[in-house]
Amino acid sequence: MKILPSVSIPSAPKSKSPKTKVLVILGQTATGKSDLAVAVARKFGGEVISADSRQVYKGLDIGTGKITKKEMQGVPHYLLDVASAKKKFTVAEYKALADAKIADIISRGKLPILCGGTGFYINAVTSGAVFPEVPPNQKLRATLEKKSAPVLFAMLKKLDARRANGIDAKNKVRLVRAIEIAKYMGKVPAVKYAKLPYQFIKIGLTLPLPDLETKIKIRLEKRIKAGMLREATRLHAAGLSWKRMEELGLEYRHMALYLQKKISKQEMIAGLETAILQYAKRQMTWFKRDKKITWYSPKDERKILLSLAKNFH
RNA sequence: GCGUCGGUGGUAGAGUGGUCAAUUACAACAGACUGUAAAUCUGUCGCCUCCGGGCUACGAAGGUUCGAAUCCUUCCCGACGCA
Repeated sequence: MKILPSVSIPSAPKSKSPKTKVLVILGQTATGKSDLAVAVARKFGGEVISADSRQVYKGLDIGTGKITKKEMQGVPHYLLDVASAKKKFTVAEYKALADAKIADIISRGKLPILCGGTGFYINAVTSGAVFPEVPPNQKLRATLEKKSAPVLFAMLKKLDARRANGIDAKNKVRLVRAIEIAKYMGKVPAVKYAKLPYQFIKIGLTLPLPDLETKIKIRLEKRIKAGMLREATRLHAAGLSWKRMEELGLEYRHMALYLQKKISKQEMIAGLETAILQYAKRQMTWFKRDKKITWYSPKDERKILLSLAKNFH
């Protein structure tokens, strides 16, 4: 593939119009987002900011399919390995880091490429939402988690009726976090939206279910061969609890169950195949709401590069 | 061949005369999500429906009964035991 000279992005974040463009590459798992991001970055002089809620953690490499140095082909990647898996990373932290990184990349005249499958994180950045950081409070969570959803809902209602109003009253995870924030800040402040200094161009990658299924199976096999289980064993030896590993979901959850001998290897593999596919479907449910995404098949790389050339020439 | 236990919805597995279209879990399908998001949560889940209900169903065929997934008979299939 020919590499065109990198194009400098003219405007700094503060400049008015035309707005500085930021490219977003999102989509389902196993559709080749990372490869596309590298190709685009090389063609248009971009740098990649990962938007993946599990790749932010150090040591979760094979199981998350974290891009390797070699695969990066010299393209800088950010927001990988920025947190310890033992701690819980939050969107607020992600958002702060991502915003800073976008500004930094632009200031150096490069194209920021936000790339990943965590729709929630991408939204936090592209919607301009601002929220103060509230660190997780393990002690509080431990006590709250023992209570039932109705009890938690009642608690939240007392603390902050406004937040209680819209919340999913049966969702304990959400209730706990809302109470945690309310206790920390007095109330759960309404999320404010800042004016967006950038224009986000969103392209999505998706595959028909049967193709996705095949890709997921093959990828899983590769990961196992690449030593995914050794990685999990190492993580546990380094102090990552089984409970926490289960919380991490997908590969890590299933490996944790297998390594604790709660399920067989066969069950782990079969369970993972369906869990990953379910995840891919959930991702689409989320992304579908955003009508500004232009969807492509991974096969359309040339088409994508061509259409982007109009934007970033 | 004899004996025992079993055959229930896509799967596992409850139910053992009426309140059973059949608990539950999983899968599937749809959806929510604006402070843990690979997480968490919700709805649907035999067929048809004018949403009142109608129809077909618990291995098969008969039978008992007002009424059977549930009891009886025979047959088919499976597991185990004895040969």
